[in-house]
Amino acid sequence: MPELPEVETVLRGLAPHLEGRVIARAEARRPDLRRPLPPDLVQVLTGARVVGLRRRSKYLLADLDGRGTLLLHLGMSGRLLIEGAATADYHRDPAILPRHDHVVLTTDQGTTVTFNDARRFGMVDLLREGDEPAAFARLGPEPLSDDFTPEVLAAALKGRATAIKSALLDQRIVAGLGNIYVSESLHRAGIDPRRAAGRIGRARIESLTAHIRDVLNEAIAAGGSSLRDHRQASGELGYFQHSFRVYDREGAPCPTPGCTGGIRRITQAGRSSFFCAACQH
DNA sequence: ATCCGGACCTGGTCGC
DNA sequence: TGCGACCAGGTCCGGA
Repeated sequence: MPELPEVETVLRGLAPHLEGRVIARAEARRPDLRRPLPPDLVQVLTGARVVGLRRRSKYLLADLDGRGTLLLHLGMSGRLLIEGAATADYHRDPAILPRHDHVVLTTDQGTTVTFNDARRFGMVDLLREGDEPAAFARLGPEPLSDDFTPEVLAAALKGRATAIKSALLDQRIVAGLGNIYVSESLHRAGIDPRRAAGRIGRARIESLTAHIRDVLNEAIAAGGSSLRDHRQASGELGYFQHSFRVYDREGAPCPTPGCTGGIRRITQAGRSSFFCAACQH
């Protein structure tokens, strides 16, 4: 998925096209993704004005004037494609198959926003005015907010026997991290992904908290990471993948200055972890 | 409560 | 060229 930086990048690309605009036309091309689409999706969206876009964790929310909120999650392969007057000559990536265009919105300015998701792990839902999804109640703090402090992280990890890698993927502990940025953060903090979450000293928790924030901010500044098929909403490529220190770099030398180790890949809880056994412990 | 494995999907790559 | 195995940025559920 698109992890937090990619969702934030999509949000920023989308905002100029959607905020303040009226959805003139809405189309749902299939009845479900991972879950059924709301049966009244098209009816509610048609004619609705988007008053603002927000992000919570990896969710995108579009607040509709008097009609609740459109909730989007990109899952693993979801994308939002923008086409309009300003990108009339935009050439579609041939890897993006039109058969996976599931929801298509057209604004009163003629811009088309398409939710495309090959694997259909994404979701599209509607929230009533003032409501929020049940899942939000279980989310941990936003890692870029003031709520995310070493004290909060230490309390969330306390007593947990699970590996720190798995703990950081748990959205109840901190919201928005995924497989890439967990590996990157742990490498920067010098923490072995296999270490028990509850057995990390206070100084290292502080370091980890800071590195999580830093790596996310750097990734957002770079427009996110483009792996295989993910694109920014604008169709441009984010370029943070060039700054990966360990993710998807099995066999490469460790980039830590002075470290002679190499990057290894292991599987934890069914997901790949990348790390350097020489400088992460 | 916590943890792990599997399920949900399609598509790309790699080895034979 | 074809085919099977395995991999992929996430989340949810059931069972141990």
